[in-house]
Amino acid sequence: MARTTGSHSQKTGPRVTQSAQRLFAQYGYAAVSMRQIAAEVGVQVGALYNYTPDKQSLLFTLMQEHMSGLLAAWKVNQGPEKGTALQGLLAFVDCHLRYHLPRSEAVFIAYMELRNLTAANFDHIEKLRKSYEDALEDIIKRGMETGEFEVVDSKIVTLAIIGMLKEVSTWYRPDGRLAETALIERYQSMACQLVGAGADL
Amino acid sequence: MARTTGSHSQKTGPRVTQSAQRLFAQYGYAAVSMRQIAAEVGVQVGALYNYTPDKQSLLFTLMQEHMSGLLAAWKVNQGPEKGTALQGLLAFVDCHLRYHLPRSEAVFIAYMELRNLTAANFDHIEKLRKSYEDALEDIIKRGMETGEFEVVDSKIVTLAIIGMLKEVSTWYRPDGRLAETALIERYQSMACQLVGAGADL
DNA sequence: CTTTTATCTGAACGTATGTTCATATAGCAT
DNA sequence: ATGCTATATGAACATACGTTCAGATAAAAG
Repeated sequence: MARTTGSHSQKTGPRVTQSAQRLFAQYGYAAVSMRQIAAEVGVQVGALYNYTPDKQSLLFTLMQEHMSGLLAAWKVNQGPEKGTALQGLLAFVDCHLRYHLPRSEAVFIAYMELRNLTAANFDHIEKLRKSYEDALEDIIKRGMETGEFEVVDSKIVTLAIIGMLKEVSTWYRPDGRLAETALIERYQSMACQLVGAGADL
Repeated sequence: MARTTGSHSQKTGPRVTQSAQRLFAQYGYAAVSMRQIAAEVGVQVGALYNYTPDKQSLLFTLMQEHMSGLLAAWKVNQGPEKGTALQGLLAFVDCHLRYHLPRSEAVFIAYMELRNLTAANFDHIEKLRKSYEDALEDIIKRGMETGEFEVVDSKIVTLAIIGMLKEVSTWYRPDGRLAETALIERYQSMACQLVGAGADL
């Protein structure tokens, strides 16, 4: 038998991506076999190679699309005019959490599977990550110049905020104690504290 | 041939552990084979099983010893009397960074390889991690009671501080821009800001 | 209905995996 | 010197891996 009823590329393609994402997030890239992915899609192993040249590309595509989407979300959020540094900081925290919280699997993969990328693929992803963190540091430097923020070391504060935000993805559940909006407000408030901006919300 | 000149259990045992730690940290548990470990030790693969019942135990032992050491370091640091909540917070940050910074490999493994533990081993490690984070939350709650700290949600602030501290291990290098002591002071300062304790150092 | 094309199967490829074990030997105790 | 034991080898086990491909078949195109 071949091509079971109702199976098309348009259906199978996304299923391959989704299954790979779910399994990579749960067990880790190296621990997941192409046969496991095929089984979850409901197809034989060979069929996967109609949708990806190899296993590595499956991982790279997931990470690449996650990071591109993050940067795109930030650019849209930013718009043409930037406003004050404080507004920028609040927007960054808001944007970061709104993008990350509904994407726990992709987030997990993006932070855990970097070392399973080939050298070339790693470089690509690393550039995207760097430019994202630079966006935050730029905001903080701007706030230092305008006097809005009271910060000794922009690099350290940037990393501290990034770390604080990344941690959220390790425990957040949509049905948890805090609603998304309330959670965002608390992290905006803590970010302000870290840059010495008194502004309560 | 067997037992090459000068090779003893006392030498090989630690080498197995160290090689496993290095390789797990660099490539990930699932991506490292017993033969790779053996090659790094300078021994055939069968010999490893004189020192570990299986691969899983190698991982579990590394993680278990790392976490136990961390908790032990904190208990020693604490001593009999606790002092103020602010002192406790400063001590926690200091202790955390002093323990983590020289152990980048073990830290990496402890945070990345949780899902490669068997269910029973995972539960054990998870309890240790939980009790460590609880130690910080206890300090914060105490500071809220004494009025030293101004905090809305002790859980969130605890996680934010933990996240901020964990992030350090992802970029710190002993020969970096900041000396360990200077770095610790900055993170102590930021922790104070997050709990609303004005106290500059 | 017939042809074409996209899609899937099933089997195979060579290689790698974790673990076991009979065998050999180096160094210690006597 | 001799025997004992801890420690290592080297080969083997069954199983799993990523990838390829000839052949089969369902749906689309004519």
